Amino acid sequence: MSFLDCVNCPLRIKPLFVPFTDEELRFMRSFKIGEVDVPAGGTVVNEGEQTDHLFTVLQGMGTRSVLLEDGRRQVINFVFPGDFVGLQATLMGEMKHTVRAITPMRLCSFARKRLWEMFRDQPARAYDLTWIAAVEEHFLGENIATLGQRDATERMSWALLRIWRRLQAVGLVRGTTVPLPFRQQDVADALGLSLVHTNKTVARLRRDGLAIWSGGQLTVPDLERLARAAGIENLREVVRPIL
Amino acid sequence: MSFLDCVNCPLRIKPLFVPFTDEELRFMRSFKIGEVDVPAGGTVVNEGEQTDHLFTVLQGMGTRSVLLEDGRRQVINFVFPGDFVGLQATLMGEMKHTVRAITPMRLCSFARKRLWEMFRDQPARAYDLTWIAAVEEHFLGENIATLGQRDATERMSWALLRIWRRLQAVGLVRGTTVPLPFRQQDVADALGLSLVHTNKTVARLRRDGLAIWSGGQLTVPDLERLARAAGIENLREVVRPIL
DNA sequence: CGGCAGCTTGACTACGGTCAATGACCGTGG
DNA sequence: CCACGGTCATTGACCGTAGTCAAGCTGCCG
Repeated sequence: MSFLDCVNCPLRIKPLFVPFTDEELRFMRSFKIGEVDVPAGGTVVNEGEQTDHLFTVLQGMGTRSVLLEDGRRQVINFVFPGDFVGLQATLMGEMKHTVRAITPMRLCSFARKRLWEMFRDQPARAYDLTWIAAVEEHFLGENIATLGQRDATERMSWALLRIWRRLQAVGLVRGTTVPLPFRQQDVADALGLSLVHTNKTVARLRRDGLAIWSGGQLTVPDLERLARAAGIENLREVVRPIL
Repeated sequence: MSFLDCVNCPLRIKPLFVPFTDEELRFMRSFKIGEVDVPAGGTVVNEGEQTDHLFTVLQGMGTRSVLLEDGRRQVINFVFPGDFVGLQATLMGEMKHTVRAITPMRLCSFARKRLWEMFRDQPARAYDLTWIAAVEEHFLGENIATLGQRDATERMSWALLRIWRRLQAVGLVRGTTVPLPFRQQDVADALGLSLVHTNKTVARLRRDGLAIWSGGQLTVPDLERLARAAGIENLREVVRPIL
């Protein structure tokens, strides 16, 4: 094959993910049908559409977003390596949000048609997929709590910390710095803030040395301090399966 | 048995839910191990705790909520008949939110230990459970869009409309009125608004005749008009499976 | 009757939105 | 080579939605 063999997948062995059994590894190698590259700015899946494929992000970052009728956009959350994409299209008949690539992305692809086969023959993998959905649900719940209860500074601290930790978990940290390719507008749409206020909030965190986001890089000198600003106590990332 | 036989379940035959096959019905009758009653104000499952049971709500309403460290509370969403409770505890090791009964609730209970058995022997039911999780994910996404993008009037219109439609779908509407047992504080915590502002917003909708919420009852004289105020185009409820 | 929980209303405040202008950077084409 | 236009980041001035504080009201239960 011309694409990455799951055997050599650098992602699945990260401590963020539940390790594969031999049986699972064998199945995933047959389940994976290829890879898809999406250029920066491209669309992975589109709200309202069906897709023939399910994906696991191998490289790159993106956003999940929905559009309100009047054009307002909400970024539901960010998409990082290891995240699963396309479940809704398969189960509910259509995607309920759009996934857009911010950096160039490479995704492992699976055939939608064979998902049922997985449920029938690989209950352990089906269980893991449900687990993944439950974890996603948990994250969205956290997100709701942030939008509903935290002010702008707390929101921004919270978001930057979560992103930093997530990227660290997939090995994208160098020292105290991770790449952060999103525009301020993307983060504004994620946090429910205006672009202007987002900018001013980022500037404040930068001045205070809590989180330095600039030039596509995010540096967090002191995790604990940022966590305190965000009102987070638990810094541990939730371990989850990966498909 | 001393509890409701799934054969006679009034919920599962509602058009809101995907019908059972005979095989599924047979399995569910064996999978259901009993019923649990929770008084108004009681706790169904607690954030941070494990549970021995999974539940499907048979009667009554409640809230899913998380507590921030400093005591602020966010209501993630509301719980209505037909909703599934406890997935996270089973898959992730602990509940990530609390489910509290607002009215007295009756829940069908299932043994957590037997969930794996379901994945192994009943792939169709496992598939449905994942489907349910995906639908839940979709709702949380909608919720995030509302908190992030809509102002107080839109949020309230949106929430009351969603609740009204959901209760109608399970047969709790009489004319244009449904029971609405939540306190204004509950809705305030759900919408990320202060109690005072929630009250004023409810009052405005009432004055304008868009939605009359008073005395534990919600009347929506004109769905279309309320939908317009909420910025919703699609009034159709998402059909989903039920366990 | 008193106390409590929940709802209502008014006065004041402030966080975050809107508007507008400017700056930094970059790719393209004259 | 540099001018131009586009995208994104930044900053200041002003404004409005929603938060806070405080008081009063209603209904219910002991």
